[in-house]
Amino acid sequence: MAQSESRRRPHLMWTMEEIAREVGVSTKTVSRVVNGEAGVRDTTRMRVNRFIEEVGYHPHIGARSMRSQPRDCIGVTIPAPISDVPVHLGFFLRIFSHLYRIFGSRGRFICFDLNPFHSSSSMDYSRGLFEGRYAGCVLCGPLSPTDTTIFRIHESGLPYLALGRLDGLPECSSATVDYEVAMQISVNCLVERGHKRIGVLKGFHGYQPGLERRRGFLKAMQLAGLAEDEHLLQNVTFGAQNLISATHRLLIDSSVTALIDASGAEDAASVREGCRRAGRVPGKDVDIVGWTYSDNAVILSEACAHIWLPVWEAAADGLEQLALWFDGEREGPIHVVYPPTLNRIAGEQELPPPRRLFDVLE
Amino acid sequence: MAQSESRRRPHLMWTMEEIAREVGVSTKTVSRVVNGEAGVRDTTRMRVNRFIEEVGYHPHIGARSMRSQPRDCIGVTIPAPISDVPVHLGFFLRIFSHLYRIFGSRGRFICFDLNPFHSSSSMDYSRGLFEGRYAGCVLCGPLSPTDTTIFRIHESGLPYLALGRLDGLPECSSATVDYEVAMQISVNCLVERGHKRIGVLKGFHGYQPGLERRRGFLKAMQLAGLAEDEHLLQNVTFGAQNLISATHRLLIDSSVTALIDASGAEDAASVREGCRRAGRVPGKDVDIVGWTYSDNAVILSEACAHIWLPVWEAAADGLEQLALWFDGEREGPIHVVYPPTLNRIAGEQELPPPRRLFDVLE
DNA sequence: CTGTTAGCGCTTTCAG
DNA sequence: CTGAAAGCGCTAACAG
Repeated sequence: MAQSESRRRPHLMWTMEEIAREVGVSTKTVSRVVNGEAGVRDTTRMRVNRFIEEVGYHPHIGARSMRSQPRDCIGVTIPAPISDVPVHLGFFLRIFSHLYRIFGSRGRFICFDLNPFHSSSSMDYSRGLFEGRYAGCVLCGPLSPTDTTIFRIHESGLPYLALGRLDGLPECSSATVDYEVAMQISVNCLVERGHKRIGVLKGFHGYQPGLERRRGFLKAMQLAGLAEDEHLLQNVTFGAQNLISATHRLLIDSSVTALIDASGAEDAASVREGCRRAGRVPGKDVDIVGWTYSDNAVILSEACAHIWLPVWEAAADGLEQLALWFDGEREGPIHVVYPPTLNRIAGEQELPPPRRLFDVLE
Repeated sequence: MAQSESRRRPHLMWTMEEIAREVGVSTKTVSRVVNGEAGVRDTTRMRVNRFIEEVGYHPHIGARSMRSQPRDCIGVTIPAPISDVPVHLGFFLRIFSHLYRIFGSRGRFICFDLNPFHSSSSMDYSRGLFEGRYAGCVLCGPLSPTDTTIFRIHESGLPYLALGRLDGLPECSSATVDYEVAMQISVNCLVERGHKRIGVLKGFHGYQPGLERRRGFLKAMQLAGLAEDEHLLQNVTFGAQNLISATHRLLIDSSVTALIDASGAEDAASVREGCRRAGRVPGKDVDIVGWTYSDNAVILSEACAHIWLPVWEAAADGLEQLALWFDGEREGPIHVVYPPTLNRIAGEQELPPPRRLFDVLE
C-alpha cells in the first residue's frame, strides 16, 4: 500500500491511473469501484471511494465511450430546418417535460442538436448518434420523403423515436397521428353536409404529414364520387400572409363551398382575413372544418367541426416506450399511431393562437 | 492507391483507419480533411470527402475528446435541487431561447444535466464538465453558501457562467441582480412612508439570494435607526400554503405595519389570503412592496411600489459574454450585476401568476 | 503535401 | 479478490 501522500498535487482532472497510484491499487480496481462492479473487498472499495470523493474525480466520458456505448445521454434532434417547421411552444414544453421526467430526473443527460444543418449541407441530423455522443435519440419533427438519414439510424439498431413516420420506411420507430384518416374524416363530414367542392389548406408540404393530407383528400373525394381536383389543395407555410392568400385563392372560386383548414397553424385570424378578402363569410358562405392539436378545442368559432390530432399524446406514449427500449426492457422499433377525432363541439371560446419556440421571446 | 472496393462491407460505424485504407491514404490525411486542416491536395481532399459522404462517416467524439478539449457542446446544469427552487417557466424559455440563438443555431450541442443529485449524494452538478462532456457550462439557479463544487469549476479555467453569485467566491463568473440593494430600496421606500416595523417574506433561504435579502434588510433597518428584529424576517418556500402562513405570522403582530414580499414567488393570491387571515387589508392596514422579475409589472395591485429585479436581463447579458469566452474572444470570468429598480406604477392589471417548468404540463 | 508513431484514459481480456 | 497488458479511434509531434 504505497500511499505517497506527500506527492499528492492539487489536480483538477485526475485519471484512474493517478487514483490507483495514490491509493495503492491497480487501475482495474479503481475501474471496478467507479462502475460499481463486484470483485473488490469492501475496505478497498471504501478507500478508493473516499479518495475519489476527496479529490473530486470524474471518469473521462470520452475514454469510456471508446470501449462501451454511452448509456446515460439521450439526444434530441430536429430532422427539418426550424425555418420550415416552427416548433409549437406548447408541444415543445410537453416534450421537454416528458424528457425531464423519463430521462432527466433519473440523472441522465438530455442533449439538444437544434440546428444540425448549420455547417453541413446534407441532412446530417444523426451526427450526435454516430459520433457516439448519445445512446439514443428523438427526432422531433416531421420527416421528409427524401430523407435518407433515417435509414442509417434505423439500421444502427440504437434506440430512437421519430415523431412522424415515413412511407419509405414503414418499420420506422415512430409515434404519430394518422393524417390521411384525419383528412378522410374531414372530407366526409363536409360531404355529408352536401358539399361537392372542398378546398384544403394543406400544411407541411415536402414532408410526410403533407403527403398524407394529400393522399387522404384524393382518396376521400374519389370514394365520394367527387372531382379530385388538385387545385383544391393549396400548400401553405406557417406565415400569416401565406395563409391569408392561400385561403383567398381557394375561396375566390365560387364553386368552392367548404374549406378544410389542415394548415396546422391554428391561426383563425388569417383564415378569417382570407375569407373576408374573397368576399366570404365563414360559417355562412363557407363551411369550415378546422384541425387542432388540443382536444375539445375550438380554433375557429364559425367552424362546423374540428379535427383533433392527438400528436402530443402520441409523442408522450412513444417517449414512454423509448425509455423502456433505452433501458433494455423492450425491443425496438416503436409503433404508435393515434387516430384523429372529429369534434362537433361549438362555442365562442377560441384557443389562443400558438406561440412558437424561438419566435416569441426576443 | 489501393482502393479495395471489393472488400467494402456495409458498415454503420466507420473509423478513420478504415476510411484511410479504402481511399488509399493515411489516417492523418483523413483527419486533416475531416478537421478542415491545410496540407492536403485538393483532389485528395475531394476523394476523401466524397467517400466520407458516401458511407456517412462521423468522427468518434470520444476518441477525439481524448486529445483535445470539446469545443462544440455547452452544458446547462442546476446547482440546486429543482424541488428547492422551481424553475420559472418564463425564465427557462428565455434562457433556452438565448442558448439556441447563441449556441444552438450555430450548430452546437446544448446538453442539460437536470438532476445531477440523482445518484450521488454530493453536490455533483459539475460532473458533465469534468467528465469532458462539454466545453463550458451554465449554472442555472442560485448557489448555496456551502457549495464547494463552484470552486473547482472556477479553478478549471473552463468557460462557465453562474446565474447567481457567492459571497465565498467574489471572483465567480456570474450574472445576477443585487438583492441586497433591492432590499435596501424596499426598506427605504417604506421608511419614507413612515413605517417603523416592516415584515419581510424572505425567499431562497439557504441560498445566496436569501443571504443578500437578509443582509440588505438588517443593514437598511440599522441605517434608518430602527430595530433590526430578526423575527421580522420570515423564510418562505415556493408553496402557496407556506406563503400564506408566513404572511399570517408576520401580520398577526399588529405593530408590523408594512410588508416586503421578497418571496420571489410572484403569488398575489397567497399574500392576500395571508393578510385576510391576519385580519388585515392590503394597501390600507398594510403597506406592501412587491418584488417582480418583469419590468413595469404589477404583482399585487394594492402594493404601493414594486421592485423590478432584472434577473433575466442580467442572464441574457451574461450568456452573450459567455459565448465570447467560449469562442476565445474574451477571457473569463464574467461579472454582470444589474441593479434593481423601484417602480411606483399602479394599476389593476396584475401579472398572472408564473408557471413552473415541470409543474404545469402533466 | 503526406505518412508514421506514440499515447490520450478508459474497459476488456486474461492471468494470477 | 486483484492486476498487467492490449487496444478502442483519434490527434499531436515529428519525419520525410
